[in-house]
Amino acid sequence: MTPARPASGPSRRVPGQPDATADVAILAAEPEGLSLLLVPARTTASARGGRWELPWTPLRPKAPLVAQARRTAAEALGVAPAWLEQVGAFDKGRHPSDSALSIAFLGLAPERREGTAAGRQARWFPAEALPPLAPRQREMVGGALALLRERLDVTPVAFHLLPEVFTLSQLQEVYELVLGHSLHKASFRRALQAASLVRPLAQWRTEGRGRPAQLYRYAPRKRRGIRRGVRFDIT
Amino acid sequence: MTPARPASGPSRRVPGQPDATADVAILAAEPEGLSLLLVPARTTASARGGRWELPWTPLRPKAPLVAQARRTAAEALGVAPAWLEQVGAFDKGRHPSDSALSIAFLGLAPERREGTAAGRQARWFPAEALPPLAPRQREMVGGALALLRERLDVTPVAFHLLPEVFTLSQLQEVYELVLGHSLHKASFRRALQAASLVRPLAQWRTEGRGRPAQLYRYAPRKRRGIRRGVRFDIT
DNA sequence: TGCAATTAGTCGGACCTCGCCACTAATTGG
DNA sequence: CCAATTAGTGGCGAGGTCCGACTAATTGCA
Repeated sequence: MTPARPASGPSRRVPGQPDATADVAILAAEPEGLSLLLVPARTTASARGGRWELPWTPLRPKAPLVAQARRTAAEALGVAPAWLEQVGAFDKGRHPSDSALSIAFLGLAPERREGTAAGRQARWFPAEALPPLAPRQREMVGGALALLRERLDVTPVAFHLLPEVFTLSQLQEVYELVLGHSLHKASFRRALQAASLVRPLAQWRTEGRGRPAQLYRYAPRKRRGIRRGVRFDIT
Repeated sequence: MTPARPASGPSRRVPGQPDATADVAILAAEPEGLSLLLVPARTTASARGGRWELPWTPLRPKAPLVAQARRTAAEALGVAPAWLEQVGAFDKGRHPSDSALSIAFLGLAPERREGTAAGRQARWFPAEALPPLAPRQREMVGGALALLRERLDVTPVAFHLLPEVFTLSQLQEVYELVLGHSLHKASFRRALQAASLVRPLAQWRTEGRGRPAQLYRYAPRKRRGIRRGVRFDIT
């Protein structure tokens, strides 16, 4: 599948170490939709100029996998991601490094940050209008988005896509963005109330016109011992 | 973390190829509980005799990852697994191969098979009483079990833990086994009915004493366009 | 032969949840 | 002072869930 690879370049191999990479799909929520952080392609040979790729680094077996992924994400984002979770191993399709194996991670940015660190001109792209990517990285983006949707109701990922303090409308917006369809306000708040996941603050914020919204903070209160029945949501 | 490794043995490295393994946790459902398929340890040096391990093979980058996992599973099980899904990449803890990285897979056996193929004396162990395993493999087993639970209501994994033809009591038993708690019979059947996932056959089977049970087959009928609200089941 | 035990399968009521409409509340901009 | 806009709540009806109680069909045994 992968052609003969050059002996040098950013993906040079050290014998005895895995021929693999750690790739991070860093997502952020914005009013217009989810956006993904990409960095300029470090291509040596083919297809130069104007190409983008997921932040990635060759795998070094001495360092723990998550630690390396966290570093890779922080390097592109400028700060540590608010959430980091493994998506899985991908081996199909071409990777910018021509490596045989890539471990994908999902990273969440608490807020959009225009300025990114360390000479890297990272840029945000809307998740629905991404520039051309290496096939394997496109697969990884899809996997990261699927994982985000899957984790939405079982982990506090939505809260890590928001600043520490937020309004319930903002929270609902994030849920609608990730799920891909709109929700009913009253139902959303009733369910949120029942889960007792947020703590209201004694602060209000006025966002342009309209009634000011109360601010909340993520604060899971009690253990939920509910025993739900089975669900058959099989595709 | 990994000490200096010997230059020979089952995990000999070929330069330019990933120093990684594919491991498969093959599960089967039995009346007493879930059971896991293990093979005798192929240890060269330390800790010989009576040790067991998950079936694994060193990663060969030419072959697709799933294909290799499927072969690894089939070799230990004697037949191809009824379901195979990637769990993820693991790098913490020691692996029998001393490799730096392992990709774990979840495999499902349709029925318990005592006879396994090709000179390998594989054995089934109850998932709650496993023999000592390498730390990384123990992690992988935990990950596979968690994935199974997670996928239960979103993929037809339960049906792949049963023979083609089964009774509803058997199906409920599988659900209870995987979920870890009992379910109400009427509710279970009502939900199953609503999902229209099974087709009743014109056959009945009498299992010892008691009324004979009707036999069913997995046959997902219609597309489900239901639009569920949000759920906050955050841990 | 008949009765207890056992397993399969269903019925119906109490209760809860969800989707939705309609309403109130508080602010901005004319 | 009023329209527009956004925040937030109440309540109702449909449907789903939990659960006990019931019927159905078979085996084992007295």
